[in-house]
Amino acid sequence: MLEARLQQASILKKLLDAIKELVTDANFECDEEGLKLQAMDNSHVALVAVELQADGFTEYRCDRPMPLGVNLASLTKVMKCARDDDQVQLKANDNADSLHLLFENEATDRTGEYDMKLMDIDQEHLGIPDTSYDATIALPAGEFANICRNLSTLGESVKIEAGKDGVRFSADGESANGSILLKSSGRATVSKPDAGSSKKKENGVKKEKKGGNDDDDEVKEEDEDDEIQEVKADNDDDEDDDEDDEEEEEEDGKKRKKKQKSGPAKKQRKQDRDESDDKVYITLNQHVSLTFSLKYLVNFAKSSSLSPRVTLSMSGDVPLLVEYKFEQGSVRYYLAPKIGDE
Amino acid sequence: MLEARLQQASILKKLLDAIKELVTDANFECDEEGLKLQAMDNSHVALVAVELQADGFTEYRCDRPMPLGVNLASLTKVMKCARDDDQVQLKANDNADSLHLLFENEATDRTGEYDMKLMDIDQEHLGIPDTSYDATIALPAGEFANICRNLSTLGESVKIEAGKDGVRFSADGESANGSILLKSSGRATVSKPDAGSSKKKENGVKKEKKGGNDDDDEVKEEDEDDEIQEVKADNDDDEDDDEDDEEEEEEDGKKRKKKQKSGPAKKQRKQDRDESDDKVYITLNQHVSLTFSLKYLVNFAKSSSLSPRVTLSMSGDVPLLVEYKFEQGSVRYYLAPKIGDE
DNA sequence: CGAAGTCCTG
DNA sequence: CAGGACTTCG
Repeated sequence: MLEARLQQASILKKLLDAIKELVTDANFECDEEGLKLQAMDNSHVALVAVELQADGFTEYRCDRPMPLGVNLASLTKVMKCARDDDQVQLKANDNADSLHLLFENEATDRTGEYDMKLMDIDQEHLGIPDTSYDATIALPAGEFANICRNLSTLGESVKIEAGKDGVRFSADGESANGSILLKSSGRATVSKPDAGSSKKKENGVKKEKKGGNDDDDEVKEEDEDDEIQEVKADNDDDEDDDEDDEEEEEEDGKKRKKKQKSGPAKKQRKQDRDESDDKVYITLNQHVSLTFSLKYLVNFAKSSSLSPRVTLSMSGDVPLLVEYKFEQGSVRYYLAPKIGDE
Repeated sequence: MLEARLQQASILKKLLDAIKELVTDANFECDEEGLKLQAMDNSHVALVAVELQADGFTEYRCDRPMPLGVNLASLTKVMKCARDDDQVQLKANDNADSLHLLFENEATDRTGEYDMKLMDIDQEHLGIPDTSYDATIALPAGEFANICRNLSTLGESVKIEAGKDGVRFSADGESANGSILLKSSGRATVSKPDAGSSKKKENGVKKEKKGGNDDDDEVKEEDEDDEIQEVKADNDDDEDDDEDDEEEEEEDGKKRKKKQKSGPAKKQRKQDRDESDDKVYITLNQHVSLTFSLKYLVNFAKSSSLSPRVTLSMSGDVPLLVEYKFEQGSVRYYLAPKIGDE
């Protein structure tokens, strides 16, 4: 049996908005750790991985692991019936064929109850390989969304080049070419090109050491790399005003929460440049240049409503990881690079 | 070679929004005075004339006159990649086949670079005849836009009648007729019907005196007519709160600039009625009544984002001039009246 | 056809 | 101020 209470319906609503276009049906895998959803997108090109941690719920109880096969369109419909600040209780009996949703609002005396049909979904749970990335770019989610949308008006794909000074997104189109450069904001970790290989090895070792829980920490891992920490210390002039850097997202989730409460999605994007950390941090072991389909990136960027910051992680010929972390969990997207020039 | 830097991308964005529906391709004629664009609309009914004065740019350099053949849709796409407060640098080498645009923002460390293909456009530069208008109506741009939009739901054309007391816009439709009267705000120049002819002569003389630079000042000229100035003095009760009158647009560009910075297009239109000069001024030598296609006027009215005020200038059987002036230049539209009743 | 932004209304 | 509807764009 699953019984979980979420403080704010908006989280779930935003989550669904973010992924419903990519995935139509998926299993929410419930266990004592929380809810996880993992699915290939409809055209089997991108992978979506959602996590809602048990401790992100105000109440959480899951006696034994169970999959909830959900049609995301249906769930979206139901969630649209909730107000953003409603509390949501999710309830499913073992082997139940339906999910029960209860929407409550302390302020008003209104409650809503919904039962949504569940479905059996055969879904191989894909193992996501642990990857140590050569480049990790943390930037404002709105900025990333903006760049993807802009460039998608010019062309189909974007080349993302992460260098020590910044990251460049460029697209070629019939009528115009465009290139956007984000300069890294001082904290960038710079490895000399020739130092890259040894650095990479270090990461490899580290990974073995860390073992099985890497799945959670691919990005974090790089940030916590000792040598990188050293470099950070050298550049800690901006340490104080970093509120949304990816480490703090883990250490200090409450700050994040406040921020999300105060700003609805649309505003958040606009305010990103003013109120949130609008800096760009690049953690680089090696210069990386890869090309991706903008159509997917634009889609991923819908998750901007969930978090003011996004992290892009790249390594040569490995899928790009686009990650949005928020208080209750995270959404991660994986997208394989385009090969050759197209 | 052209090299020009504009303080705010928004000017260019708004300009394109204003005219891109009317004109698909056009030459930006660059010379040391600035950029000029002149084109018939796609159906060769209306004429659009844009001027961006060299001194409206923070930097401007144009060694020798050159036309930049631009597809406005392409340029619009590129400009959409700029933020409103980005600085824009335009750069084109002599005989270059592309225009280079650089978007920079002091606040952020983001820059965008775009190369847009140019095209060869055979374009006869049309001489716009100097006209002294019988009636000139200055009114809030939003008001004009609203009237045109409203009436266009009723019928195809609007009859604009300028009289001493005000201006009447009326449209006949199948289901309903409509007529909107804007009363002139006291400052109107009233010539008695029989005095009209002598007044007209005065204008004629004046025009000869002013000579070749009339092209810029058709409207202003009428406003600065001595007799009109007198009338103004008689009615100067509103002189103090006129912030957006067309003369001040020339004399006090900085005020205007501030206003444009603080208010994005949408707000501006809403605030027009509240914060800006919402008065209607009519300069009249002779009663004029002409009929125009609403479709075009609605299109012209898109320029409202560029200026809170618009000026309509009419004379019998001569094209209507709809003019929006702003700090960096102006957009003018010419539209021939409909003949007969339809 | 779906999504995003804008406008308008309660 | 927020929610819903419309319009326009992709």
